[in-house]
Amino acid sequence: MKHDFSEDEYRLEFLIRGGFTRRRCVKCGRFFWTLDPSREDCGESPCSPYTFIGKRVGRSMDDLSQVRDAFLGFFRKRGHEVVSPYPVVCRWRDDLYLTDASIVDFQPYVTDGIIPPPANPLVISQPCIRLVDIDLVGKTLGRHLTIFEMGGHHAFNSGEKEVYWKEDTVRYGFEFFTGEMGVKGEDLSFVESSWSGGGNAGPCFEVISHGLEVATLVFMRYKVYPDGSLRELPIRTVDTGYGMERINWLLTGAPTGFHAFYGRLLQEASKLVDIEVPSELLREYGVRVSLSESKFLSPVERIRLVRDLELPDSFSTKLETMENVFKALDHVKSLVFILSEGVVPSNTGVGYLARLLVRKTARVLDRLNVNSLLLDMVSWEVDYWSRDFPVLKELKDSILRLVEIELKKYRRSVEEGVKHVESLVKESGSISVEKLIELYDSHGVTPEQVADVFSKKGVEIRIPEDFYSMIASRHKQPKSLGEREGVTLDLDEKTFPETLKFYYKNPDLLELEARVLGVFEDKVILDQTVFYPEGGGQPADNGRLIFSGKEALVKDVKNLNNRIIHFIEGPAPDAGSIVKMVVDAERRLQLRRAHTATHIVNAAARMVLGNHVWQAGAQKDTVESRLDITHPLPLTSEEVEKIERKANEIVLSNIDVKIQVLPRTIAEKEYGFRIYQGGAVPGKELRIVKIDGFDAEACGGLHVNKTGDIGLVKIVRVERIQDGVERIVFRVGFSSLDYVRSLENKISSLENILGVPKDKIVQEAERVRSELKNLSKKLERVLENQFDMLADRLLHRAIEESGVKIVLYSSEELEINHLISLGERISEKEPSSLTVVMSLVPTAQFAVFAGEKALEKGVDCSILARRILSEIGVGGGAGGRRNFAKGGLATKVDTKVFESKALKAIINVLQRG
RNA sequence: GGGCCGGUAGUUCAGUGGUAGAAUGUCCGACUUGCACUCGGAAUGGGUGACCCCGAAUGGUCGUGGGUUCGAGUCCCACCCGGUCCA
Repeated sequence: MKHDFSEDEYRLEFLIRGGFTRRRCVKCGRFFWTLDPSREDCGESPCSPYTFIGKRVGRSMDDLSQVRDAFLGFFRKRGHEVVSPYPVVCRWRDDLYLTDASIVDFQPYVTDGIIPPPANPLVISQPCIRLVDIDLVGKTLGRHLTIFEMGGHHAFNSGEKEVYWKEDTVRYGFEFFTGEMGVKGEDLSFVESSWSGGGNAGPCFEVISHGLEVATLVFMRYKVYPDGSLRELPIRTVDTGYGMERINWLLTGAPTGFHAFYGRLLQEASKLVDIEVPSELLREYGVRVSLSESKFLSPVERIRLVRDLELPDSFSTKLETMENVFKALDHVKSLVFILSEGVVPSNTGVGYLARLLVRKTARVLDRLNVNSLLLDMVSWEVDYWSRDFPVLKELKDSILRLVEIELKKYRRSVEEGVKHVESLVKESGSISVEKLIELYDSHGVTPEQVADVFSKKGVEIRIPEDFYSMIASRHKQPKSLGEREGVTLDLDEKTFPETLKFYYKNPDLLELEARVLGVFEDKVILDQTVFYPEGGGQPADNGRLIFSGKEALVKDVKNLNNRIIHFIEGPAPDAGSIVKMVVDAERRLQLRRAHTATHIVNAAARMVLGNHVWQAGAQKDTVESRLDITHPLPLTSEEVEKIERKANEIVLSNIDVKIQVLPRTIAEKEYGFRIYQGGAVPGKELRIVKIDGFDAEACGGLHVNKTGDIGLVKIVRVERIQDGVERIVFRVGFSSLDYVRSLENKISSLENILGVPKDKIVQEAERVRSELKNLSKKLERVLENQFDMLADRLLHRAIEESGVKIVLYSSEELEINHLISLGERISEKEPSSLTVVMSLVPTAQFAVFAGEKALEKGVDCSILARRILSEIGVGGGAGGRRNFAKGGLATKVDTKVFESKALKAIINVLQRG
């Protein structure tokens, strides 16, 4: 959504005094500021081509990390605190999967003024992942990437504290590029624009140099409401984004961005895939791409370029190959970062984005005939980027394993798809567009893959140009704004002081007196409490409030902005009075056990399964608790056994569970981002729950004092929640004891039922089962024998009419299925027989059979069945084939009546001939 | 979270409201020194002659639960599971 801001928003002292003039681009019509009076266009591609390729336009900086260090250093020297990058998977937000800008780290809590920023002003170089332009990656030679580092210097201005705003921001930008980076002032343009995202908006300047947008300076001061209207934010945020990779490209003057920031890896890859092209071709390609309105060259335009340079057409294919190598390098980098943060490829959620990257990359490499390269590339990139992001190295094995498994799933899916397509080839030899769409959308087979299969059979098929936009339109839907359910209260909690929380100070304290500050129907606010409110997957405490001889039950407890609300049942205390709180001790203890056990099971799973294991969700309860973990394959019973054993080892080691409150940065430094198992937690300080040697997590829950307090941790079952997420359900304390007890009770029942001691029940059950099977087989055989004899008897007294032997049989006991096999037998034994059988159980049904000779005489069972039905005349229906038909009666009739009427109908039909 | 495709024998899949099928695998037999291949599948077969025992190839909750119908694998609804694409 673009918003127009008035001209005044952009009219800065710094620009005017600095000799900039405001002009309008003759090509795109946007306004921009420049020091170069002769400049007529805004300077950004495609209004102006890249003019830095093959040149030095500033300081020599060949390495991405040099650019990053220079950027961070420049702002540190100007009073900014350097903040370490946040994860690329932004678990602290539910409106976004991936961190796609540095400001995302501070939305919404900081930008909405709920918590203070970690530093103000601050500077950060944040790895960002954007998949919106994924199909442009490669084709635009480095301008678009799915993963890049956004350098951001941020200042948060409020009524209380004014840090800096537009003037300083633009000045910093100018000084950074001219002073620090050595770019000439005349080569910079500041283009007036607007920006919105993450629910916020504001005017901005795009900083352009030599055709490339290298930074965006946003002045975020509005909140965007669903109806599109804007309102002033309490905090005005300086939100800047400097493209580290683009700056790196600009300063090296490399022919493409990938030559600049993937240097060594590109060489490595080009050893295996031939992407050597003449340097003049590459340079001219870059210029034409930068001038292209569509941001890249179509195959036709590419061939035209190659011919213009009097080179063979094969170079066009080579350029495409090169782009695909770029694409693969970029996608694999994204993948490595995402997988290093506990994402497991999946068919839904953020896991799907990982799957998408694997599949897009695998398809590209398949087309280049180097599909074995993917795992190698993952390995190279982990090594390459772990220089700047050391955590990647630690997770290398995990990442490789995840990619390997995901690749297997992809291969399997392709195999299935190809098989499907092959059967279509056999069927018709051609394919409709709808079928193509269905194949891609429902079976994951791309039209290119379909074409491959068809062309192997010598059939060429046409793929519509706009295939993928057809897919997109199929998925277009009215966007429902996720309405979040909040606790709606008929009171304004902020008129009360924050409640003093004793449950953190001393979780063993279960009784305490407190003063009643307010009562609103069933909601009570106290000055202090021992009741734990629902949070972090831990349910609230229950208990009682005792006052002046009366008692109210506390059924639920919630935390609203640090005011604890007690939901009560029974008489309400008076405001101002003193009440005694009593927490249900048994429940509290079970919940504390369950919560600590959740951390322990998580740690055990990580130790048994690998470092890719992250908590994907958890719910504690007094009876059964569950932990969802990320893992690419269903858990085997051996793995479950190992996890259970490991968890109980930790319990039996009886380790102290330590709680410490640490500043966020220190906690992250000490324990890493693993502390965010339950999602990132807002706040300056984090409460870290630590089980020495095994686990440390940011957690607001209540825990036991020593792991031994948990008792037996018993995993009772595991289930698959979705591809890539496994649920472990377990019990602790007395609940696991109850579980074991009830299992034993079941075993004793089995002992009684089977009449054998428990060490023999399995054997006995097997014996009973096989005997039952034998018996029913035997019964079947006996029945068949009986039917055989019955068939003979019935044939013996068959009524002959027009050369057809009519057999009638009805039963009040045998089911129609049995009678059908009887009828079948009769028509096999006597080819000229015509058999009608009828059963009354469970409903009145009949069947008609004709032997081969009878058929030759023109008998048609389905006609006969309908005639019989109408002769009976109680309603129902009938139908079937010539040699067999079935019918049913709406009500039961007497067997004798049925037989005589059926006979009448048959004779009638036969005589008519 | 949403759309689409699917769920029938160990596996791969047919199946038109009217008897639940094929291929493959497994088992048994024949051929073979043996394996593979091939052929066969209601043996007057095997276990000790009798009593008797084994055997008549095996393998199915048609995902689950409702509904419509005389009758549902088939039609309708809900749910579960898998796959896939898109957020």
